[in-house]
Amino acid sequence: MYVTIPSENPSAFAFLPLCGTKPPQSVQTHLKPGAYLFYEGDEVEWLYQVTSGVVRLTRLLSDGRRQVIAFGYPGDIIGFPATGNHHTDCEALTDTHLQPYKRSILEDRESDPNLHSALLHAALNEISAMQDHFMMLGRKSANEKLASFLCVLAERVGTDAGGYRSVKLPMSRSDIADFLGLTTETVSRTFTQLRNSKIITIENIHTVIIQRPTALLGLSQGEHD
Amino acid sequence: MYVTIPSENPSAFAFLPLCGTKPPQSVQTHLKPGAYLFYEGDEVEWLYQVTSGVVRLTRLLSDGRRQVIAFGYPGDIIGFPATGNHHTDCEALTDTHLQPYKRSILEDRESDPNLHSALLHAALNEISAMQDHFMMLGRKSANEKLASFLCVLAERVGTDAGGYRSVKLPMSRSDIADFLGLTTETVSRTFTQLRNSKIITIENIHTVIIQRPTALLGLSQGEHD
DNA sequence: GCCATTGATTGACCCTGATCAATCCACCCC
DNA sequence: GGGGTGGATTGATCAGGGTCAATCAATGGC
Repeated sequence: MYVTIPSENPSAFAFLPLCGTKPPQSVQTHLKPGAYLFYEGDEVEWLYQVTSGVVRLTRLLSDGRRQVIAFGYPGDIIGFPATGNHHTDCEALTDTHLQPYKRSILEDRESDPNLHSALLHAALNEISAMQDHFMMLGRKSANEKLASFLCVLAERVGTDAGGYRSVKLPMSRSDIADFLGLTTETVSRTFTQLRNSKIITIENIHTVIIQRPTALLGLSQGEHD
Repeated sequence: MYVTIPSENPSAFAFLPLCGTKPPQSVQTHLKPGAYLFYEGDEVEWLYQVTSGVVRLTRLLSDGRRQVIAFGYPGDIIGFPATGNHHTDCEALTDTHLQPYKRSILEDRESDPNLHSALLHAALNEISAMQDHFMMLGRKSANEKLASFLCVLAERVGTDAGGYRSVKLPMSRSDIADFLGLTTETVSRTFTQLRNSKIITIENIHTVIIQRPTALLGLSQGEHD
C-alpha cells in the first residue's frame, strides 16, 4: 500500500485468480505477528499476495535510518524480484495469511498465462502507485502526509462505526513515521492536532475514528486548518 | 533514472533487443528540447526506450507543487501503463531519440516473447529502483540528496575529463530540486558548498567535474564534511 | 498487586531547509 | 554595444519539524 493521490482512487485492488494447487510444504502461507517472511538479500523464490492481515516492508541504511517502503494489505502483491534477491525486509504486523506464487510464473509466460498477466498488471499498478507516493514524500507537509495516510487507509480498509469510518492501525507510530519520512514525535504531535481540531478521535492507540472526512481530505490536499 | 543506493550499483542498464520493424508514422521517435512526448492523462499507446538524450517525467499538484518523478536517460524505459493513461508529463530536456514499443507487447504475450520478457524485467527493475529512491526522499538530508544524485549521474553518464569525471546536467536547478524534494535555493547553496569544499568544480551551469569522488560518495552515505 | 519495560505523548529548544528579496550572470535580440 | 529576460546565486529571516529529555500509559512477569 502506498499513499496515492486520493482523487485518482484506483482502489480497485482485486484478488488475483488464486491457484487451486496446494503450495508445497516449504512455503510460508501463515505468519504470526512479528514473524519475518524474508530479509533483504534473501533469494526471491516466491511472490506473495496478502489474503488477510498486514505486513511491513522496510529498508535499512547502514547508520540505522529506516524507510518503510510499503505496508502490505489484503490484495497487495509483495516480493517483486528485480535481481534475484529481496531488497527489503518483510515482517508481519498481525496474523497474516499469504497466497504464494512461484516467481517463475512472472518470468515464464507458458506455465500459467492468466496468472502471469495478473501479476504483470499488479507490477504495473505498483509502479504507478509508487509514483504518487514520491509526491507525498517529496512535497507534502507533516500534516498533509498523515492526513493522506489516514484517507487512504479509511478508503481501503476502514470499517463502519456508528456512521463514522473507523480505521485500525496495526503498525506502531515509528512505523508510520518511517513510512511518511517523519519522526515518531512529529507523528504523535500531528495525531494530537487532528484530535484537537475534532477531525478524528483516537479510540485507542491502534484505532482512530474519522469524524470529519471532508476536512481530513482537505488537509491531505493542502488546505490549512 | 532514480537515485538508488550506490553500493548496490545495478548500473547494468542494458538496451533491449530493438525491434527491427520501422515504427509507423504516428509515433514520435525524435524530440527537440522542450517538446512534450505526452501529458498526464493521455492514453498510453506506446512505451519508449530512450536511445539518446534526456527526458523529464513530472507530476503536478493542483496548487502548483511539482515532483519530478524521474529523468529518462539512454536505456531507460518510460511510459509503463497502469491504467490506460499516463500519470506524468514527459518533456525532452535535450535532443532525444526514442525507440517506441507498442503497449500491447507488454499485455499480449504472443506477439514478441523476447521483447515481452525484456520489458517485464525493465518494469521489475523500475520497482526496485523506486524503492531505493523512497529512502532518499524520505530519509536523506539536502547534502546527501545532491551528493547521491551526482554519484548516480557520474556512474551512469559521466565522461572522462583529464582523469576526473565530468557530469553534464541538462536539467535546470529547479528540475533537480523537484526531483530531490528541495527548493532551487537549497540546491544552489548545496552546489556552492560542494564547490567550496573542493569536492566538485562547476565548469558551467550545466557541467560539473567531480574532483574528489570518494568524498562525494561518503557524503552521499551520510558522512559529514 | 507491584514493578519493570517499552512505546506514546508532551515539552523545550534548535537547526535544516523554506521563504522572501536582492543581485548576478548568461544569453539573446535589437 | 546596450539593454532586456529568465534562471542562478546569495543574503536575511523564519518556521516546520528534528532532537533531546521528561513524563505518561499500556503491557507483562513475578
